Amino acid sequence: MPPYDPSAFPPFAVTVDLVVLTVRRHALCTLVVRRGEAPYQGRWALPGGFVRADEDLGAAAARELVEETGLCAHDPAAPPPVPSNGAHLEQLATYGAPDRDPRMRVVSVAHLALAPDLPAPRAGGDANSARWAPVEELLGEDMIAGTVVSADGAEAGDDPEGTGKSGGPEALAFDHARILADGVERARSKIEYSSLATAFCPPEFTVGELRRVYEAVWGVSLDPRNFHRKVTGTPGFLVPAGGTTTRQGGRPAQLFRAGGATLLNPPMLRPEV
Amino acid sequence: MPPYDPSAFPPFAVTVDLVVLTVRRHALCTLVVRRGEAPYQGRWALPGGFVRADEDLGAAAARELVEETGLCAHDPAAPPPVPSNGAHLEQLATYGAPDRDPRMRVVSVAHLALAPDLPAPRAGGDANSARWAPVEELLGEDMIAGTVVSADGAEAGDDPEGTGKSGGPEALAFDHARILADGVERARSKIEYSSLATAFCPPEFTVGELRRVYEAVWGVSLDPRNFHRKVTGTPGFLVPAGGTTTRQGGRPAQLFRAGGATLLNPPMLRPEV
DNA sequence: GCAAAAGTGTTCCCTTTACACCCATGT
DNA sequence: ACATGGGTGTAAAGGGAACACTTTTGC
Repeated sequence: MPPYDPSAFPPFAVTVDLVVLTVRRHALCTLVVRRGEAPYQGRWALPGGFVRADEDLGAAAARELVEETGLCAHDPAAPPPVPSNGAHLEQLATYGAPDRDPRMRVVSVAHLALAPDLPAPRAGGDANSARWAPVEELLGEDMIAGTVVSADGAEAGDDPEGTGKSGGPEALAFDHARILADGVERARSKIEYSSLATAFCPPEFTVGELRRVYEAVWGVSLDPRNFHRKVTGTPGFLVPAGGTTTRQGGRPAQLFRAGGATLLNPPMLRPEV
Repeated sequence: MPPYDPSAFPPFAVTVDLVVLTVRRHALCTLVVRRGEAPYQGRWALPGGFVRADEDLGAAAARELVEETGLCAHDPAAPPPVPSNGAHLEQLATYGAPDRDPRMRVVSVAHLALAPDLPAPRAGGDANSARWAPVEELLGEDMIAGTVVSADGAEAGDDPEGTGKSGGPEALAFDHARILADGVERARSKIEYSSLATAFCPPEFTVGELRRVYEAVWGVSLDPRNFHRKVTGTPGFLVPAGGTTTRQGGRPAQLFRAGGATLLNPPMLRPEV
């Protein structure tokens, strides 16, 4: 890179933050890590890190995703966000209020990742410094503005399952509650008109499992019969995989794979209330 | 801002770029400015500039918008993007490929602005260094990748109206063709389910004028009868303004103002093809 | 009168919705 | 046998597409 007068523009730190969503036990959950350093020490935060000097933004997000979860996402530069063996990853929005980090001027390019249910988070080897937290627990109305509900950095306790509520609600660090809210809203609206909900499922899944994804993300219940007709009736949305079955209770269900169609038209209608 | 070790992270320049869209003469147009400096000198580019040291991203975009067009937009931090006396402004996406600017590492937070038809662009006093260009002219398939169609920086000639095609197609500087394409796509999809199309209209407008906005942005023609029923039948979408009329051809039409409803449900359906 | 744009009414068709009903497994 | 979830059939209600028709201006 040729030399350039650095006094011509103010220098910024650029980071990527990740909203990693998954569905665990019928609840929409997000990955949060415990902060070990100065500002907001001990508080939960979204995973993220600095963009390297010669790294693209999407590449930085994909690298952070691997570091935090081991998930391998497609390069988001490729236009159709088809899930591979890993997760869906897309850019969400950029947050750059001058006072969002007290240490320095940081602009954070937030990304949204959607992943199937994973065994347990591993954050740089430190097991209990990362967990899947139900978003409902993190976004309880008054927490979005950044207000601290439990004023101190109260411990959430040890939770081997990774989804427990032992710690009670606690505001996320920085403006991460706002970022999380924006990511959840993006996911909620995008599954209406796209095949994105399949990114929450394993490679092969049943119609019922896909329906439970919609129900968890939207927080509603859907008619199983009409849902089945809708998703199987849209050409290219689902393709039968081997035709075999699996079980989760009653009659064995047909297994499907996500089809080539990425757009769902007409869209899935989200019920009111 | 407290001191911090600047060697802990690579420094970036952060800019805002603007996709300013309007509808002129039944065509969707965008504001482009002539580059006077080193890389891509003489080529057209999207307006933009550096974010200042203590400036929010949205504030920087609003400032650039005023500098380039005189338009006064609402602070995009306010959640509902209601158009005021000025334009609609929202964040679009962030572009940060390591080689997108040969001089240095630049991350650009692109914003999308929607404005009613304006008399003529004024770019920092230099009149013929800015123009409204039809997007169709700038996004002719092969131009999105950044390829130069007319290899040199051919002059577009003097064009007092600001919309002329005298220069013929020429690729935009940097990755601005990609940014413009993303902004156009955002506008095209967002007018489906929101009242955003009214941002292209003056404060008071007729149903026919609003329909011609949809037709220009989508590049289709819509049934005037069904369109009228659709927009007037959605409660809160349009409110009668004074009830007076205006003319553009036949029978006088009722004047409307944008109503409080920002979401259009069920959405306006975009015809195929 | 004629052209042009603004509105209104009506019919057809497709989708959603709600729900009755049957199918295939585990206990 | 019974509970549980998977899947099909069907009729009523709602909304969009297409188009006939009336209204009100300018020329």
